[in-house]
Amino acid sequence: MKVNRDRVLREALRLLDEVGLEELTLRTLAKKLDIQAATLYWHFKSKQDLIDEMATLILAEGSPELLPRKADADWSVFAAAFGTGLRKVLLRYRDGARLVTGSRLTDTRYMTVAESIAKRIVDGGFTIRQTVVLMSTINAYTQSFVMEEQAVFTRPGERSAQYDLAARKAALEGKGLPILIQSGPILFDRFDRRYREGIELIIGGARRG
Amino acid sequence: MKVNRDRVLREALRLLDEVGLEELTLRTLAKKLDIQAATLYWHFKSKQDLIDEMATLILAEGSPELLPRKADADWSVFAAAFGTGLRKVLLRYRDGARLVTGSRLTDTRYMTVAESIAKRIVDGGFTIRQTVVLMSTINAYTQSFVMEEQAVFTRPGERSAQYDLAARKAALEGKGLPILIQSGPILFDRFDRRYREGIELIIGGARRG
DNA sequence: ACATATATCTAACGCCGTTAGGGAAAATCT
DNA sequence: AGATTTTCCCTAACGGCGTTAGATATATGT
Repeated sequence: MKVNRDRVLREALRLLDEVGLEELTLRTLAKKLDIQAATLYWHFKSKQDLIDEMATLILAEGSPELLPRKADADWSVFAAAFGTGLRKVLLRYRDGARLVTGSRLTDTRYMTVAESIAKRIVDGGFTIRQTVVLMSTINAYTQSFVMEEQAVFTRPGERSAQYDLAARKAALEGKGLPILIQSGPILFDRFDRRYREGIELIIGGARRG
Repeated sequence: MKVNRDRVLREALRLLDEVGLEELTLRTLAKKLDIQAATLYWHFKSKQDLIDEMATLILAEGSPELLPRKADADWSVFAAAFGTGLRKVLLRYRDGARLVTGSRLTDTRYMTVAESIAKRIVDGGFTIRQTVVLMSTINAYTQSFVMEEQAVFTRPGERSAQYDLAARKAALEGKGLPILIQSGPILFDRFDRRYREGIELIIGGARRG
């Protein structure tokens, strides 16, 4: 059966979820599609081109998540939903954060939603500059947070062997780092909670500002 | 002349600054040292091992930057200096943020400084959890911010051709994205200012919380 | 049926990180 | 001083990667 650009894209996302970004090679992707690796170059001009499309699709499909349930909510609800929604979207695929960080969007589907959120914040009484700073700060925080999170949990619920809390504690013991030792469970358990607390710092700062 | 682990490390950092992380290969590094690539495996057990040591050294050497001038300053000054100092350290080498994000520290030199900052924040009246959340949020924000920044400015003052503000504006025009269009100069000019405003959001949130 | 896109193949290039195993050079020991 | 161990380096190659060139097949439209 013939393959088109869209099927390649879907299969690439499935493979990403299966093996992660590191092992997402054109050869294994081609094998999944029962074609030769070189054939992928008929559909995409480079691997980076494919990855850009993957990121664009992930964000475009997930963008409804960025909006709060209630359309008439407060600006701060929109800001919070932007962050938590983005996190959810990045978590949906293995290595989602790393993939999105290292790519450029190829269309404006995601931007349309970002624009609508920005509008709600501006309507809440912020200048455009304040709005852009707020949203870009939330964005930066979220990207980085999820990258860390996905380094610890390859997939939701699937803890990487590398992050053994007990081992970490043992390594830091006896070196005069009491706070860092206690930070282990805060940093590596219950990512949901810490994420929420971080985003509340940012939004709290905006509320105050 | 003979090469030891330390000389390899120094030369690797010089090469990183010259060609960037993407083109930092063991073969070109070996050439700079007038040895064969395979010989590097006597000094480091893998490329990742080398990169981990590079990141550790960058942070260890830069860690004094994370502390404010005055040792008796307010907790918020320590928090701000942590962020701005970290940004400065990451900016010191080309692709510094990407390098550090993708590596694990091999000793506790950096952590000692982080611990001392944490202590000042705790002494400022915060719980350990609040302190860890505050610092990890600043850390995440900063890593991501500098990654973006170094994508735009390969090196300080050296703007990448890919980020042409006028082209970006043209691409977004006529698509109902007025705020995004105006965000261009905010996002891609004067990174110093936007960074400061972002960090003030976070610290402002802590002040309030 | 024929022409034109569309999709695929084979074969290879030049890179990459990495491994195996054999030597030279320098430091250390006796 | 000579012997021995440790440190450092070499050649040669493996298997994998993204990518290119150019010939070939399959579907679509007239």
